Amino acid sequence: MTFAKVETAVDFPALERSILRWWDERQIFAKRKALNEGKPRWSFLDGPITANNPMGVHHAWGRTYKDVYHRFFAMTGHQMRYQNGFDCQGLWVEVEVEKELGLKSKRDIENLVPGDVEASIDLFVRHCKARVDKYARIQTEQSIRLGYWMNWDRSDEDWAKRPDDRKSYFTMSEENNYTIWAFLKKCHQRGLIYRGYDVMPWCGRCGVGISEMEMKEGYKLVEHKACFVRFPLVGRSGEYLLVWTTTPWTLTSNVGAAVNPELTYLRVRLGNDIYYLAEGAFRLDRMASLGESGPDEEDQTGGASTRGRRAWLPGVPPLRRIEQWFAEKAGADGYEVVGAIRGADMLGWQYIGPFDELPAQQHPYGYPEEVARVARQAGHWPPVSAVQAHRVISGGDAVTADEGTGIVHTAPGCGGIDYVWGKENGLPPIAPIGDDGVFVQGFGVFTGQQAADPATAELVFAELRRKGLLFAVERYVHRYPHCWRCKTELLYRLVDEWFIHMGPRGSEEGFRGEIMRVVRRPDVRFLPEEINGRARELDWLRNMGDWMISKKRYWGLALPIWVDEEDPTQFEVIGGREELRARAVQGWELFEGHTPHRPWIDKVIIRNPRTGRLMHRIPDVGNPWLDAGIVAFSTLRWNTDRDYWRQWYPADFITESFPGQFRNWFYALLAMSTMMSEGEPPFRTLLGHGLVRDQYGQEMHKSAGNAIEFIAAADTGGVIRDPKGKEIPFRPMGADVMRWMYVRHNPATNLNFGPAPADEIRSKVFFKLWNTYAMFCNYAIGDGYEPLTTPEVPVEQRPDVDRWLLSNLQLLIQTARQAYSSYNVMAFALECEKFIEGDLSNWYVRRNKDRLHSRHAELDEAGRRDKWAAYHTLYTTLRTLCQLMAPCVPFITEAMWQNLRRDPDPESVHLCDFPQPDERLIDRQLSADMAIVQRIVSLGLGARQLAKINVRQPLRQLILAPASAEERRAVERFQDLILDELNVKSLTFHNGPEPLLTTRWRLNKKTAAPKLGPHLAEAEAELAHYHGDTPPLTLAGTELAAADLVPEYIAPAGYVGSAERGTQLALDVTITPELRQEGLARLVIRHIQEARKKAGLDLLDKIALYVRADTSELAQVLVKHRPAIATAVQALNWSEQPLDTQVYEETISLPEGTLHVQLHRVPASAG
RNA sequence: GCGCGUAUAGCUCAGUUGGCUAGAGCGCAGCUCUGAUAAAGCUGAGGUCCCUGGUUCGAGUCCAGGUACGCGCACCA
Repeated sequence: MTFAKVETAVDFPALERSILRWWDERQIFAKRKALNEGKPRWSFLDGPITANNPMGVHHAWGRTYKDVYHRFFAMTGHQMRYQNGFDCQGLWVEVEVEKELGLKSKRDIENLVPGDVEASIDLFVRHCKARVDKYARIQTEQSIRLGYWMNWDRSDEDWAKRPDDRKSYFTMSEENNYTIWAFLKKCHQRGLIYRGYDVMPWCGRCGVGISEMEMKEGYKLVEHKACFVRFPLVGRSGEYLLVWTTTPWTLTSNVGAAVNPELTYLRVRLGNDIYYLAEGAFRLDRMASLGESGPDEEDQTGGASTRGRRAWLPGVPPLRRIEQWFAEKAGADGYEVVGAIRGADMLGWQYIGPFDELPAQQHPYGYPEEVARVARQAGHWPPVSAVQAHRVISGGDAVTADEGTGIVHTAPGCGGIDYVWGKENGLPPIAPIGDDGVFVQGFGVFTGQQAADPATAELVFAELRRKGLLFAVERYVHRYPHCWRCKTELLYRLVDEWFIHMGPRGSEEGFRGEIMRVVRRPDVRFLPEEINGRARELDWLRNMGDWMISKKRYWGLALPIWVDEEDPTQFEVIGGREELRARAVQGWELFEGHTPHRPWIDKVIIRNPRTGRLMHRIPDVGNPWLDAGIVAFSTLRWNTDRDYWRQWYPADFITESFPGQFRNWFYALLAMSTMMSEGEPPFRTLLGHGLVRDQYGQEMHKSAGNAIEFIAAADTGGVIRDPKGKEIPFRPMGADVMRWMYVRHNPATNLNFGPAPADEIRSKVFFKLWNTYAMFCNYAIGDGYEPLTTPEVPVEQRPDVDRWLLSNLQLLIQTARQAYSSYNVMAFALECEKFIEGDLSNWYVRRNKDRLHSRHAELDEAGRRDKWAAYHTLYTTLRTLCQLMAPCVPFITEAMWQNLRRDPDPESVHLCDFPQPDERLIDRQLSADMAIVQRIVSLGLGARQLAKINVRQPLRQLILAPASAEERRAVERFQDLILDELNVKSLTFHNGPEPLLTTRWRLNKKTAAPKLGPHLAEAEAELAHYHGDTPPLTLAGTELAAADLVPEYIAPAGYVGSAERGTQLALDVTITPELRQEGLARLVIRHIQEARKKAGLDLLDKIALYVRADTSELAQVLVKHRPAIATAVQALNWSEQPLDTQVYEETISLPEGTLHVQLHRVPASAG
C-alpha cells in the first residue's frame, strides 16, 4: 500500500462531485447514522426554507452552519433526526404562480376557470402545490450539492408521496396544518382569538392587504396634492378649525378633528373669519428637516434630499409657511393673531364636516352596513352617525405642530391611528372604498371613483371650493407606500381580520408576558452575544401589536374558524380534523380526500349549538408564520407520538439569518411553543447570522445583477456586476470554498460574498492545505514512507520542531472542540487558518523540506529516524486536520482522507470520532520558544533587507542581544534553525555593558515639521546629540509626540542592525570571496533546477549534466562546489565534455556571467 | 420619537480579565526564494483606536455625555 500521487492543480468543484457520488455508492451517510444509533440525542429544528425559487448563496450560509454542527455532533456520537423543512404556503408562492400564469389580480385568479370561482381557486391552489414541489426538489438537489447531510427525498418515488409521508417536512402537510388548528383552538379556549376591524394598507389593484414587512419594501418619495380645509365650528359663528391632509379623498369620510391638549392653538383673524391652528405650526419653516425618515432607494436617483432639509423632489416648489398663506389671502388688510387657547380647552367642540350631505355620513355606527354592524357589536361606539359625531378629540402626543396645522383630520375608516382614536372617542368608522380601491355606493359624486386617481383629489377640491371650505392646495412631497408587486399607491382601508390577543402593549401581561418569561429563561441562549438577540426578541415582544393571523388570499392554512351565518360575533375554532368530522353537518363527503386547503375545506359546514344555525368557515387563509412556527410540534409528532415529542423537544439548536426573524420565525416559534408546551422553550440555543452582501458590500439584488445563485457559485460560474455596472465573469468556486467563507465569518455581521474573497480563501487555506498534503504524499511515495510499516519514532524522541507542531496541533484540537460545541465555529476556523498557514505550511513544511527531501541512501540510522519522525509528524497532523475540518469542508477532507487512511481507519473521514487532544503532547514552553524564534528570524530578515543582501548569499555572523533570559534560551535551543533561515554561518550573543546598537532618532518630518515650524533645523541639531532609548518629546522648546520621531539603529562598522522591543541584532555584512562563491553556487543550482523543469523532468529523475561558465569566477564555483551542486540537482554524471546524446540545452545570461547548461535524464542505476 | 447595536489602516475586520511600542488579510510600494511554480515568502508605507470628559500607576478596552452610521419598533394627518 502506498499513497496515490497527488496533483497540485485541482478542479475542486469536480472533485466535490466525485465525492458526492462516492458517498452515495458507499452509503456513508447511512453508516454514520447507524454508528450513532442509540447514542445521546442532539436535537435540531430546521427553520423552513421557502420552496419558491432555486437557492441563492445566502441560503447556503445558514445551511452550512446547520450541516457543520450536525456533522460535529455526529462525530462526537449523537443521534439526530436530520430533518430539513420546506415553507410552502403564502403569498410569495402565489405571486410567483400568478406571474407564471400571467395573472394580474385576485379577480384573474378567481376567473382562472372562466365563470367558476371554486374551480379557479382549486386550480390555482394546485398550481401552488406544484410549484412548491418543483422548487423543493431543486433545493433538495442543491442542498445535497452543498454537502448538506439530511434525510433527503431523492427518488421519484419519494416525491410521489404526499408531503406528510416525505422525509423533509412541508408546512403544507396535513399534519402541519392541523397542528396549527390545535394551537388556535388552545388560544381560543383561553379567549385570545378575536375578530377585529382594522385599517391596513391595501392594494386596490391586487385586492390584497399589505403587511408591514411587505410595506417596507414599497416606500417611495412621491408628490401628492395636499390641502388645507376649514371646518366650521358649531355655535361659534365665523370660526373654523383649519386642518390639513395629503389624502383629500379621505375627507369624504371625516368624522373627527384631533388636537394635542398640551399644545397652544392660535386664533387667527382673516377678514371676518377666525381660524384655529397650532401656534408652532403657524410660522414653522416647513422645509426644515422633519420626520427624518431616511431616504429610500428611489431618492438616490431622483436627487433632492439635502442634509438638514426635508427630502424633496426636483421641480416641486418648496412648501410655504402657513403664515404666508394667511398673508397672501389677507392682502393689504393683513391678518391678526387675536388670541390663544390650550388644546385641552377645545376638546368637545362640534363642527360641520366637509361632506355631511353624503348618505355615508348619515348612517348610525358608520358605513357601510357591515362596518356599522361590527361597530355596533364591538360596543365601542354609540349609536350616532358621523355627522352627529363631528367634534374635536384628543390625539395626544401623536398630534404635533411639526406637520400640518396641528389639527388632524380624523377618518376612522381610512387611517390606522384614526381608527384607534375613533374607537377611543366613539367616532364611527366610514369605509369609503371596496377591495378594488373604488368608492362604494353612498358617496354621491365620488361613488365609482378610484380613490388613488389624482382626478378624485381634484373632484374633492372642486366640491370644497364650491362649498367655500377649501383654504389652500399645495404640491407636497413625502414617502408613501406602494404595492411591492404592481407599484401602485397603497390605500388605507378598513378590513376585517382575525387576531390573537397578545395582552396590553408595553406590558408583560397576558400571552405576551408568558412568551417573555420563556425568552428570559437562563437555559435559553441567544448567539452571537454581540447582537443581543434576547433583548431584541424581548423588545419585539414588548412592543408588538396583536397578531394578525388572517390574510385574504387563497394558498395557505385554512383558518379553522367557523362563523354563524347570521351573527358574525358567534364563531368557533376547530382543533383538528377529527373534531371537524364530528361536527360536520354538511359537506364532509365533498371535503374527504382533500388536503385542508381551499376550496374544499370551505365545503364543510357545522352547526352552532347555541343558535342551531349553520356556521361557515371564513374564507381567510393564515399568516404564513403560523405555518413555520408550529414545527416544533408538528414535525416532532406532538399529535401522534407524545413520547417521541418529549425526546426531541426542545431543540438543542436552531439557526437562521436574524434580520427580520426576531419578529418572524423566532417569534412565531416562541409564541406557539409557549402556548403548546405551557412554557417550555422550543430551543436551547439560537444562533443568528447576518446577511450576504456582494463583494463590494452592496445588498444583493437580482435586478442590480449582483446576486449570485447557489449553483453558479458551486458549479457553473456566472457573471456579477460591480457597483459601476461592469460585468465580471467568475469561475465556480465549489461548495467547500463557500462553506469555509461562511464558517470563518463572524455571524454577527454581514458577509461580503463574491469571487474575490473566494479566491483569497482558496489560496490562503485550500491551496496551502492541499499543497502540503500533495508534497507529503509525493515525497512519501519517493521515500517509501508507509504509516503502518515505517518504524514509529516515539514523539518524545522526535526533534523539537516536530513536537512543536504536534503541541500546537493538540491546542488546535482543544480549540476545535470548544468552538464547535459552543456553536462558535468561527473561532475554530480562524485558528485553523493560522495553523495551516503559519505553523504547518510556512514554518514546519518549509523548514523541514530538507528532512523529507534528503537522499535516503545517504542517511545513516539516525538520519533515517529523523526523516521518519518528520513523516510521522506530518502524517499525524494531516490526518488530524482532516478530522477537525471535516464538519466545515466535508469534500476536500474526504478526498485527502481517502489517500491518507489506512485500515482499520474508518472508510470515510465522516465516520471518524472527533479527535481528542493528547495533553501529554502539549508543550507550552516549546510553543513560546518557537514564537520567539520566528520573531527573531523576521528581525534578521529585516536586517538583510536593510543591507540589501539576498537571503541566498551566506553571511558570516549574527550577533544577538536578547531582550530576556527566555529569549536567549529559546535562541540557543533553536540556533541551527535560525542560522539556516537567515543563511548565516554562526550566531553569538552580545556581551558587555554597552548596548549592541546605538539608537539614533530622526524626525518624522511629515508630522513633526508643522509643529516645529521655523525651529526644525534647531530640533535636528539637538537630535544629533541625543542617543537615549526613548524618544525625546521636547525639541527646540516644542512638544512632540512619540510618533513624530523614528528610531534608527546604528550597528558597529561592517554590521547592519535591527531591533524590536528590546531585542537587538547585528548582521555581519562582510562578504568574503568564499562566501560569495557559496552564494553563486546556490545561484547555479537554482538555474539548473529551472532547466530541469523546462526539460520536463520529474522530481525524482536523475540527470547527466554538462555546465560551462564564461567567467573564471563562475568556473571556479563549478569546480569548488561541484559535489553540492551535483547532489542538489541530482546529477549522477557530471561531464567535462558537451553531451552527445539527446539533450536539453540552455544558455543562461546572468550579471555574474553566462552559463551554458546541457542535461538529460539517466536511469537511477547509472550512478 | 423610543429602544438596541456599531465606530480600530484605503477596504474587510481581529483585539480575551484594563498591561499596546495597537494587529491580520486584501490593496499599495519595494523585494526575495525557487522542484509547493496558474505557487510560496519577506520588508515597508499607511492609525487622533469617532469626539469630550471621568475612573486608574496605566484606557482601544471600564463609566458619563455627545456625534455619525446600522438595525428594530412607532409615526408618516
